[in-house]
Amino acid sequence: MKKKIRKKEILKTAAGLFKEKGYNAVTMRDLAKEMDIKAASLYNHIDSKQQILSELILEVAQRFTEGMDKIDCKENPALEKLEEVIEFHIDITLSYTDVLASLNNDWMHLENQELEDYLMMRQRYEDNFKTIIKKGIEEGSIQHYNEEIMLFSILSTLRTLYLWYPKKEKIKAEILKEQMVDTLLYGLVRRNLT
Amino acid sequence: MKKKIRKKEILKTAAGLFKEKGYNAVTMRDLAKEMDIKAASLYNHIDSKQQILSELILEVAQRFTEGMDKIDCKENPALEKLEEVIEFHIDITLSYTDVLASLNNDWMHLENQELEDYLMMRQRYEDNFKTIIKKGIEEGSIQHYNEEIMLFSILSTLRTLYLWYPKKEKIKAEILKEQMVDTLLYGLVRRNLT
DNA sequence: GTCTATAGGTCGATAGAC
DNA sequence: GTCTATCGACCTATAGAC
Repeated sequence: MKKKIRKKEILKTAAGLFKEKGYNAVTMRDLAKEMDIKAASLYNHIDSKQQILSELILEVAQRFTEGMDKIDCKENPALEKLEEVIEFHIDITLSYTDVLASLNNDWMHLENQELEDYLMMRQRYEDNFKTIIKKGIEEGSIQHYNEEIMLFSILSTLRTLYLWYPKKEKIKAEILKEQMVDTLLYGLVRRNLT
Repeated sequence: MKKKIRKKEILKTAAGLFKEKGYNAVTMRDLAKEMDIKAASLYNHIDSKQQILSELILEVAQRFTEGMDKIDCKENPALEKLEEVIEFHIDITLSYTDVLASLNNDWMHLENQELEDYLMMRQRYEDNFKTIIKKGIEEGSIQHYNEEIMLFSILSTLRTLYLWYPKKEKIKAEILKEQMVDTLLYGLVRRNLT
């Protein structure tokens, strides 16, 4: 089972490089050098460069799908679900920072079944997210704006968090979650309650 | 001057391909095929593949810098400036949709002076944006949250608009601007004003 | 499980004919 | 201004020794 450990190391190292330069700009020689072996030796642990990419992406995509389903099947008010989803998305981002770069930027280099699977999971995540927002509008807790615009403005922030957060480690995860939820749901502008 | 027209066509076509597959995955042969000529013929109009990238990116980066400076030097309340910046950012995105993909994802493939110039302009844009938010906090119009979090949550949405808007052409530009400003600044949640 | 050597292909770019 | 032909570099992946 030692082989699996080595494989995990390769996947992790690859994720870091993919984040830095993008999938196509990272060569097997780059990856091998980072692991302190020769490129040919990598193939004892993995089948191809593409396999690395698809294993990285599909694992995280599955986590997203599962987490969203779990939140969505509970019978809470939409606003509560929305907060939960945002916090969940932040949690995953903090655990899989590097992989999220590939998930966002390199998914188009997947092929065949893997590409289909990814696209399906991504669509499902978005659809669930949108349904929650729609429900919130019905329940009267969410503004009557175009729901696509609201979905996009939340999701785009969550999806690029992987780029920004590693550079701001002074901000603690708990503060990030709290203030991100507030900022995304309630906006920047101070409200006059008097 | 016909040569310049052809060059513009090449740049435009390249931007579209770079958006689709990323800089490194697009070959000069791909680009030539899209232009209905042979790859060697491209070199009558451009010096290198990298030159295409840097001309695309630096032009738009300059537009961003200029526009931001223009808004920032006026003496308006911070909240007004913030609205103007958001609308300006949306305007550029609609004019240079394809190039924004490279600006966001392929800038790391720039080299030397071009890379430095890009990074400097990007930093300057962010700094100006942050200063406006800080001013808003001082003026009492913006929440006392961490300004980095607020900056990021606005900027991340604006920066990925290029990916989303082309798929949603049913949404008119005017509505987009209006609702995007509201969503980013005032949030999704309906406020109780009674 | 890592190595050297290399196959077989594609890349960016150039030379020179038309 | 476009073409054909091609160079030298680099790519992913394999074969086979140790």
